Amino acid sequence: MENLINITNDNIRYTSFISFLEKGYEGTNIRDICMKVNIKPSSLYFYYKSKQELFFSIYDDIWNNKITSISNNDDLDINISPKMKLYYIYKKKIDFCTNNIVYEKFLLRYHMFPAEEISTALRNRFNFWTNEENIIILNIIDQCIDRNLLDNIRSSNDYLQEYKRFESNQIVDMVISNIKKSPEDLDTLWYKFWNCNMINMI
Amino acid sequence: MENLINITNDNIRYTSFISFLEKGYEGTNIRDICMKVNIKPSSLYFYYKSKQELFFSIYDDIWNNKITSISNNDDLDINISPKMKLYYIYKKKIDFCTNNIVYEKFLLRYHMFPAEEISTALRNRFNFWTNEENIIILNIIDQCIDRNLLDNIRSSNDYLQEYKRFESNQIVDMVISNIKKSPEDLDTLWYKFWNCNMINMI
DNA sequence: GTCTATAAGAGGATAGAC
DNA sequence: GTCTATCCTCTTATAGAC
Repeated sequence: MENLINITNDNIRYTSFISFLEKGYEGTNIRDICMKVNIKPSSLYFYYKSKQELFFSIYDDIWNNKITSISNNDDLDINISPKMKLYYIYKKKIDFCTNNIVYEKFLLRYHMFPAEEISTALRNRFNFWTNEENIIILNIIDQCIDRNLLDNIRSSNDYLQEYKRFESNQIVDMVISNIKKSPEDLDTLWYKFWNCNMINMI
Repeated sequence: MENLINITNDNIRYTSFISFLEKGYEGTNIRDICMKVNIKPSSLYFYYKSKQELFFSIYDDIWNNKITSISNNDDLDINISPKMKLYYIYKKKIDFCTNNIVYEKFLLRYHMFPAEEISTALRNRFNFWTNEENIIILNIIDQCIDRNLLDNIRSSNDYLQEYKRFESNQIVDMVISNIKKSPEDLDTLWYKFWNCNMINMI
């Protein structure tokens, strides 16, 4: 009995995710979702009290997965170079992106073009989650500066922005072109990024 | 008399553009536009026979402006280095982007997340316009290869993709962060791009 | 938990008067 | 060209039976 409930709910969530991803918030409608899940609209409202609640339930889930996959990071505990720590973070994030490109596309869509009805709530949640990430990265950058791996002429926040831009570019690139990058590509990109944008070797 | 007509039409177009930009296609509704323009919905249908026609009229206009601003390029006629030609193209495109960031945001929105109802027509138009651009750039890249400014180990199409990625990254960056780049920033970025990604100096 | 039935309203679009 | 009036469809959401 309880199993059946979950199957229905899982179907709702999966179908809704696809629709929110491809059609956007306004383009998604409850009727279509219910038809695909093979239930009546009134049944969906047993699980979620509104379209908004359904949406944010999915949105928060994705962020949760993403953050977990990054912070579940044993590499950061052992005593390796902070430069390598940053590299591992980068690899983990792009790995997540590679394996979950649709989730990144989902997040990017609602970050760049939030539907009016949910824009305030979206902004709040987005700021909360990205702040969580920034704290981790800033900490590592500070370590790099302390050990002279990065020049202290630039501020740690400056380096953070540089790193975020680098990462964001690649994620957007993957979302737009839908091409997965090989580990070798990632290494090359990282090498160029570090030498050209972080330590200004060129 | 004819002047009044244009004022109404201009108001419709401007108001619609803002709405399509910020609320998307599905999120935009004729009633709201008409209320802002201070006309009745039936009046709008005197100028445009449907929501789609209104949208594409605006969409094509933006591409037209963009292409015109690039191809209106006297620099390409005189006999300068093809490397400099590419640089000028890049500067013109980013200049256009800087001065018309909302237009780039509009194009990016409908490129990345086309509304279902208009997706086929959008794809066709997008392919047409980008193809126009690609022809110009490929021609210059070929000149670079001919003069050994670029290594012929990589194909011209390979270089084209590299250039497009570089350009796209910056445009997306500006759209997301809403920060305009100074001419000095652009030069630095170009310098790094050319040396790191085109001629592989690092 | 899932259904039928339906409320309540928003949306695109048209007919026809002025 | 702009209006009034209206059609018809689609949408979220609820009441209440089973």
